[in-house]
Amino acid sequence: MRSPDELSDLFRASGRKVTPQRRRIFELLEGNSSHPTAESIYLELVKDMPTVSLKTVYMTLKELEEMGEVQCLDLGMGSSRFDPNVDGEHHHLVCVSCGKVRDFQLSQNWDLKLQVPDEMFSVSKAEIVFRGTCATCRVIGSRSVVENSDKVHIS
Amino acid sequence: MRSPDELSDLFRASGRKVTPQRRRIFELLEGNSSHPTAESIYLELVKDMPTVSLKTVYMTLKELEEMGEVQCLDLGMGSSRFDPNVDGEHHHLVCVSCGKVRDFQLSQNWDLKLQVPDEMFSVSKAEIVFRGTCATCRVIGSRSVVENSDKVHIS
DNA sequence: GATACATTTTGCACTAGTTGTAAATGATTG
DNA sequence: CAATCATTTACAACTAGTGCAAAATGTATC
Repeated sequence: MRSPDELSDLFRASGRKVTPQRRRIFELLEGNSSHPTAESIYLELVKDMPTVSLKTVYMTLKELEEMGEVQCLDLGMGSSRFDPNVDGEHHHLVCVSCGKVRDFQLSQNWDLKLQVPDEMFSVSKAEIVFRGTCATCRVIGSRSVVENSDKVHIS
Repeated sequence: MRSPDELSDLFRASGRKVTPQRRRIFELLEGNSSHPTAESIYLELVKDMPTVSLKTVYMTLKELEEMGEVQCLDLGMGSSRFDPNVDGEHHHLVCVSCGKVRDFQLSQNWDLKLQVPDEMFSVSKAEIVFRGTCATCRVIGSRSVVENSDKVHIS
């Protein structure tokens, strides 16, 4: 994702307005590798702007997604996660214990798209989701049940 | 997924009861490669059992999932898809035009799990989602806009 | 800096998908 | 065939996200 300044210019250049809400959302996303939900961005946002609405967050994220500045991830955890890392192709590690999501780059240079015969299906995007347990949760799990802020209900 | 008969035995063996509703759901899933939603299974089910509830479908699917007899897929299309194919590791082709989902086997023998260093993250499952356009939709798309029963809203 | 106007924000109602509750039903076992 | 306890059902509730319209506010232009 571009910097808040660059995004502001881009927005204005395309006839969009740069409101304080949007500006702040840009800032909250910049360099954010926590794969936040719309809700979690909203919770940060209300700290500064008590009257902001969740709808605004959703709208801004959708625009950023349409502009290719963020990626919307559906990892089957109830709500969409947003990833400002869109420059390099990467994959995701999803911890089934704490729910944390982490970017992951393949070390081997596999071109996944080439796996699918083009006559059969024209691939525009191929992404791997690795599910498992992160290092932190493995340690915690081996000791005792500990409350984790990001804890997710695994049914 | 096992056959309805085998599933019935398994259910009984684990103290569960085999109701006509469950039995019919087993049958509807057997060999079903359409990756149905709970809703679409329900719609088939009501044809035979007019008073069946959607809740029953969800509950039975959840049990089958817990028993490892079906896989629940969250592909970011609003609702979960269920896949009775759990015997071989396979991946999914998701058509962004018509919403159809199709199983796909890698021809190359890549072990995705080995890509992630175990100290970093302990992978229990790795799945690739290929998004793009299926052969049918490509042809349709090159002609004109045609109504497709599985059409999905792409925003 | 003031003006005009389209864009945005907000609050609220609403949808879709899914789950919780509790009473009624019914499969299984002895 | 009766007792037991899982299951089903209807319905309400919940979560994530969207549609709507009035009010507010950036931005280009003067």
